[in-house]
Amino acid sequence: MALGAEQGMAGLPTITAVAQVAGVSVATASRALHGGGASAATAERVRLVAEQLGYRPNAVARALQGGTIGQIAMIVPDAANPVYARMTSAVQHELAADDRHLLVAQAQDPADVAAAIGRFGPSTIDGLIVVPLRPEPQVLEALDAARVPTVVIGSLPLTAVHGAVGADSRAGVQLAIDHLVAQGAQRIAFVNGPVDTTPGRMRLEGYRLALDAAGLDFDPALVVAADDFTHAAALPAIDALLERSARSFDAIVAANDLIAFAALRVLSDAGIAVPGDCLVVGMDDTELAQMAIPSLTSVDLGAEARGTLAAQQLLASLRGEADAISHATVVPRLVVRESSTRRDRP
Amino acid sequence: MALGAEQGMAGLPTITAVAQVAGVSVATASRALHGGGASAATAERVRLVAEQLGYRPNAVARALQGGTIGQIAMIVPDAANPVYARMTSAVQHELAADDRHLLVAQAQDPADVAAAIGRFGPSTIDGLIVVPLRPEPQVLEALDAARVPTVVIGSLPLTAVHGAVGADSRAGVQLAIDHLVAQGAQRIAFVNGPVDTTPGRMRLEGYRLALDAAGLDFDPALVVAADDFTHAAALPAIDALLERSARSFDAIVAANDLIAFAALRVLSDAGIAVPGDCLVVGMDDTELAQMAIPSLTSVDLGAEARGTLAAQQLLASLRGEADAISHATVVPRLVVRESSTRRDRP
DNA sequence: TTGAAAGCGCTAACAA
DNA sequence: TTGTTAGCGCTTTCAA
Repeated sequence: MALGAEQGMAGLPTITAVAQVAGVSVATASRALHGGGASAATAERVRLVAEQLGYRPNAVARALQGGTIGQIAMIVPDAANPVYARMTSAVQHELAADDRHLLVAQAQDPADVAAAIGRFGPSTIDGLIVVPLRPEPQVLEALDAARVPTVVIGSLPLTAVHGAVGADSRAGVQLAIDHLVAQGAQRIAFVNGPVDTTPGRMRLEGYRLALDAAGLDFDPALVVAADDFTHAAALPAIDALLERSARSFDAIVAANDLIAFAALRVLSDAGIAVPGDCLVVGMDDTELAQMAIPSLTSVDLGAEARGTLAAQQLLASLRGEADAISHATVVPRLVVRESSTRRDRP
Repeated sequence: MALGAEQGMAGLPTITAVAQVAGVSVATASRALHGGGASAATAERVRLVAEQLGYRPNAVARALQGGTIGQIAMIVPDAANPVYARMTSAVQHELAADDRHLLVAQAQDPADVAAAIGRFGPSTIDGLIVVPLRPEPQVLEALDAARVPTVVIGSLPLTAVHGAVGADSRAGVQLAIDHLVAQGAQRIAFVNGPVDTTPGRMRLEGYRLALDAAGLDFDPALVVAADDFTHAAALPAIDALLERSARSFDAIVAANDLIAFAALRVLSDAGIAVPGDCLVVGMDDTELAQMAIPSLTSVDLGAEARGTLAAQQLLASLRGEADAISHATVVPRLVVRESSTRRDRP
């Protein structure tokens, strides 16, 4: 004894310290602390000592020799965006319940996403959740090169061997349009985000499908795409819509809530009342939606649910559950509020 | 040679593989890859081999033997809250530029915050950023027990040896009130969050100081506190304010934008026009503020700046810069929008 | 059931 | 300038 491995001196107590105090070998201590074969008495004693010393296993050492480090990384386009913030929050909660940590990285452009994936060195993460805006080959390659179980949030070419949790944007837009039609809308405009993104593409598809289903004509003059899924980028797009369509629409579907807010603003400035003269529906059902005046009808695409599901799927796969990795889809839900319900005009 | 450490077989190439291929010892390879003493020729050759093999240093192994792992943890009350989301995003950007990763954890209650701090085992992080809502002794103790450089975002008893970056809530509220007074407001109500939080306490102080400075009386009937800094919690509080004050106020300062939105809603429902009958100012200058209708005047308390500063301070201290750890304060900035400017009534 | 020893990938003495 | 050796904390053979 007294080999210099006294606890508390330089740093936290190690398993060596625990073993010493308990009077067993390091190997036995290790076994006692995990499931492994150790006599009940020994196990009990070691555990007691460990607790008294405040022993915390060193995740780094454990990871080094092949184990897991208890960390999951998540790559989102923009952590400040309310949708991704909620997703991130949900993932973190789920991981915390499993005593794991969450690494958050941000990347938008395919090249950056690929780089971000590659930036996680060997052993540093047990799993990966990626939210790609644009699922280009670059990203898919990087995903394949990742050495850890991966779940993608967002649609993915079906060839991929990774897990995936998607929103059903198409169905979401259809929900919105069916609702607007039921409210009596005839000419429904659509303000999209960039069409080269997965959400942009899917939502446009949903728009066309829903119009078809409702027996309405597709009029290109009623469709615009903002350069980005943001409020700022949407403002000029909606200005353009007003002009191009000669204000002939009676409802607007926005590809997300931020764009819907831009619509509310432009309409308000143009003296078009919502919902009196024009109905508006957003998507994502951000917390903003219920706070707006008029409160915003929005399609909940399940940001939180997607985060939770992705985390659960990843955790299950880490636990070795065979059928853990799958392709799940969250069913959208329409939340009706003031902006789309024609009642009394204020 | 051919000792079984061939590259690419089981896992990524290690420094051993690089050394072998380059025909040098592992130590030399290590030295060549870092600054250390190695002949220019050797260094060059090793670096080339490393690149060809796609060698990535194993951060975990490096951390194990006492180095740094390149990870910073951040603990926020709620990652979904737009303010903390922005802060987190800013921190992440700053860290990424220094090639470090960000771990995000969420905890509100002091006990949970303390636990969250303790959950980071030895060697797993190089530094820590904490955003405590309530700086109770429990949290301070946990902070002191942390073995890594720490920066606190939010005010802290000055005894602490950690870095700190604070908002000047007091000055922020004063900015708001001075502005309202300049707009002609006489009876300014204040809708606060919980007073046992640091922001809650400071903002209330600022309110009283500013009233004093403006020569206005403090009327308890004009002050309410929501149970939480959220929209939902603020609604009943503002209802109570209307009742209690007999609607005798002509302006409202809200402790944050979410509460301000609640005010807009309650006022709207009560038929009180903003800014016509009542001016409203929020705090935090969330992205929501510019999106609202009427757009919301708000005091920018520098969420992003605080995140950036905290990260910079932490990084500097990790670099060993002596005077890195300090107590900084971000100066608030009033952003005037429609909700507080009496012009034409719509 | 337990202990001794090897080794994960890396850096840092210490020698040569 | 380079190589040899030890060791970070842990798990895991392999013997006893």
